[in-house]
Formats: sequence, structure tokens, C-alpha cells
Amino acid sequence: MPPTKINSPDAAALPKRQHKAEAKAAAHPHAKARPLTRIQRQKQDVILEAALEVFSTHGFRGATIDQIAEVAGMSKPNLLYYFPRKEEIHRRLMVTLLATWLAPLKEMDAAGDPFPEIRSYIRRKLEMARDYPRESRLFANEMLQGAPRIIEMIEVDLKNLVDEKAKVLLGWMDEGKLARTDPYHLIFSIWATTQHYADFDVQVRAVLGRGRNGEGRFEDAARYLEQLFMHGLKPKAAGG
Amino acid sequence: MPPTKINSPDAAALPKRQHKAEAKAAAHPHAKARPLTRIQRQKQDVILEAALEVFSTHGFRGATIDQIAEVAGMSKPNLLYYFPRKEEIHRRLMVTLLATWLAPLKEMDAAGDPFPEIRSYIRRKLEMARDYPRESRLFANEMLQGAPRIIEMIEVDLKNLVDEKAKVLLGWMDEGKLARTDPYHLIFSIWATTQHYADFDVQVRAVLGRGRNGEGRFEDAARYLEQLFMHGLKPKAAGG
DNA sequence: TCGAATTTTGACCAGTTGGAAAAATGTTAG
DNA sequence: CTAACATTTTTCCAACTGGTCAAAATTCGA
Repeated sequence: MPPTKINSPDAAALPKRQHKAEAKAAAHPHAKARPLTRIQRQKQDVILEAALEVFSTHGFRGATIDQIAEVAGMSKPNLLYYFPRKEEIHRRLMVTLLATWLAPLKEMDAAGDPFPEIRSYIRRKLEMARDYPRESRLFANEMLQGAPRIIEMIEVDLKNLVDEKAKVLLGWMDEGKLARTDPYHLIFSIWATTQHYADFDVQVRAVLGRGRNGEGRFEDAARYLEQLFMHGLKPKAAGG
Repeated sequence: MPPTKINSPDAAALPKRQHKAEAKAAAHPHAKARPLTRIQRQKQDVILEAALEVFSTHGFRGATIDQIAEVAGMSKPNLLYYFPRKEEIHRRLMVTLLATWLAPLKEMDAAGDPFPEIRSYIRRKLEMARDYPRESRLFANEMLQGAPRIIEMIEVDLKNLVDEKAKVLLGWMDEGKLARTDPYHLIFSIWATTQHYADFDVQVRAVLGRGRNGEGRFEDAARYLEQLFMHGLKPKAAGG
């Protein structure tokens, strides 16, 4: 049963009514080439912040403009003045999110040694899970739905970056500085273990119970993951 | 900005209209104590299967009864004849899901040796990610939303099981058969790395590109994870 | 300060959503 | 065969949804 067979209201509902969107476009801040005032940027930020809150917990379809508007402290038409449609808000969030998301991996330096590099990559990712859990969940939500709105970015930007870093890892393995293993799955496992603390936060809290909760869990996680990866990836012959 | 401040249409919309639900309850299969015929069970299964498909990709709020009904090949009122409301379908899915979910961990045997036990636990979890990705995504979706509908089960059943197995792991560590480390985060990392292949399937496929795709990725993952965990958790002194 | 541009509001709309009611159609035991 | 029961379909509804539009309120530049 292919997922494509399901007629998605997302796509199905849109073509029916014609949108004139940027047709008259006199007053709207979206009418291209306008410099965009400080106030406009501020308001847009408030909206994006609210949208992050809502989209990250309910997904695209589960989120409503009314809800976002309420969190943003403004009326729905007012919000729609800044972002002409729901998709636009989401798209903006995703674009900036992906940049933030790729950053830590980009920093992994081929000129460095594998263990310090991998260790600090894990640290950065874990910090992001701690400090930007909503961004992590927004991303996870999009993935769960099959990434319909960012699949191209994933297939191009993300893939290219991972391909590049996989080569870096392979290089380290060739030098005998890192255990020979699948570099792609190595990267996946770092993503999975770190993002887990943002995406499955409720579960992690519930299982650890009251006590180990107050942020201490991130330090415990850091220690554990360091141990796991540092020992798990040690090369056979010489020590890293 | 606490998530509780957001007035969720989920909860907010319901109290308004009074449901008499099981009031008259004459013809409905939900009117307790009735044995439930084979045909009824069949239909319910069809509905649950369709609901799994839809809920797992769009989350609770993003899924619609119409959509589920269409996938199930029946009319909306007909579907509502078997499950009086949306929440009920979801609840049923979650209950059976959680049982399935806990099963592999339950099998981890204190009487066995850590490495074979952990290895086969990882294998089972990876098989589940491969064979039941929708269940994994359904669970992930619920977690992302803060697990509003299953939080008690998580706090009780899941927590108890993990507490028990954490003791098993600690026992092995005391015997020097397993590297001394945090048993909770050890379990989290197994969950994260295995479920990742179901929840982030699109991303995994996109990054691996056409080639390594056709199920081969699960074997690669199994090999990689085995290596990571087996080496990463080896005790300092004696070999496992 | 004043007119023009920007921002905000209130009323509105068509389509969707979860769900109710009841009539119509099977199905089955006696 | 038929009455009681189970199932399905048709019709309907109020609330919610994404979004429009014109008018009102506000802000801003000269």
C-alpha cells in the first residue's frame, strides 16, 4: 500500500481555489524588492517563533493558523498580512532550520584527528538537542511525514554534505586512526542518539523519573555517548 | 513559554458539545459485554490498519476520519459505527502498539550473557524498524507531541520495565561482563539508533542514494551497530 | 502637522471536520 | 417467512479551517 495512494488533503485542497497572492501586492511586505523595515522583521520573527512552537508539536497539518496567531499574540488576518499563507511560514522555518542543522557537521574538520573531531561533533549535536528541542522536533515531524516540503534540500544539500564528510571519515579509517566501518551509518547513529533527547524528551524524562531530570540528563548522556563512541570506534591496531 | 499555555484545539474543541456516546448504545458493537463477532473483529482490523497508515504519517490532529475511512474502503459514518470517535481509534492503536513495543526489551534475559543478549536485542529492534515502520512512526509522532494520550503508560509500564532491565545491566557491569556505564542511556541509545531507520527513513534513503537502498541498508546498519555496541561496551579488564 | 503609506481589525466565505440521526438494507434465529 | 438484530447509507449540522476584503486605525516622512 504505497503512501502516495492516500489522497492527501494537503495537496488536494489547494488547487480548487485560485489564489491571486502577489497580484495586486501594493501594501503587503511580500511585494518583492522592498527593503523590509525593522518592525516588519520583528513581527515576522514573532510569528516564526510562534509557528515553531506550534508546528514542532503538531506537524504541518495538525497546526492551525489561528493557533499560531494566538501564540504570536495577534489576529489571524494580521498574521496573514505578513505571511500570505500557512505553507509560507512553514517553508521559511524549514529553510533556516536546515542551515542550522547542517552547521555542526560542516565543522567536522578533515585536518583534525578523528576522536577530538567526532567527540566535539557529538557535543555540539547534544547541545542543540538541549537548547533547540523545538527545532529538532520540527525537523523530526517533517521527516515522519516523508519530508514532502524539504525532500529536495535533503537530497541535494544534506546528501552532498554527508557524502563529503563520509569521505573524511573514510580517510581517517585508511590512516588507521579510526575503526573501519560504514561512515554513513556512523553519522546516522550520531544523529539518532543525540536528537533522541529532544524528540523523545517526554519519554526520556518519564523513564528517568523525578530526580535525574533537571538538565543533568544531558551531562549523563554526553558522558555515556562519549564512552560508547570513543571505545566503539577505536581502531584495532593503534590507539586513537 | 510553557506548552500548556497553548490552547490546544484537541482539548478545547471537545468539551463544547456534549457527547452521549454510550448512552443509548443498542446497536453499536461498543456496547460492552457483547462477544464481538468475527466479522466485527475483521472490520475493526481493517479500520485500525488504515488508521495506522494515516495517524503514523500525519499525527493525531493531522489525520482525518474521512481519510482513514477512505483508506479503509468505507464511508465515514460506517467507520464511526465501529469506533464512535477518532480518539478511540487512536487509543486502541496505542495500547496494542505499546505492548508490541515493550516485547523485545522484555526478552532480554538476566540469566544470559550481556553481549549475546544486547546483540539480539538490537537485532530485534532493527527488525521491527524494518518490518513495522509505521508503528515506529506512530509512536514517534505521539512522543513529539508530548505523548498526551499515553503518558501514563509510559510513566508506569515502560518505566517499570526499563528500571528492571537497567538493574539487569547493572548486574552484568558488577560482574565485570559489561563496561560500567549508565544503563538508562545505554537503552536510550539502542532505541534511538534502531528506530531511526523507521522514523527517518526518507532521510536515510535520500542520503544513501539509489544503490544502497533496497533493504541492504538494514544489513549494513546491523553490522555497524553491532560493531559500535559490542566494542563500545566491552569491559576494561576481561573480554566479553 | 498632514497626507500617504503601512498596519490592524471585523465581517465574511467556501470547504472541511468530527460527529449525530434516522432511514434503508442486509442477516439470522426461530 | 419474518421479526429482531446488525450493518450501511443518506442527510444533516455546528464548529473549525485557510483565506479574502474593505474599512478603520496607526505610523511615518516631509
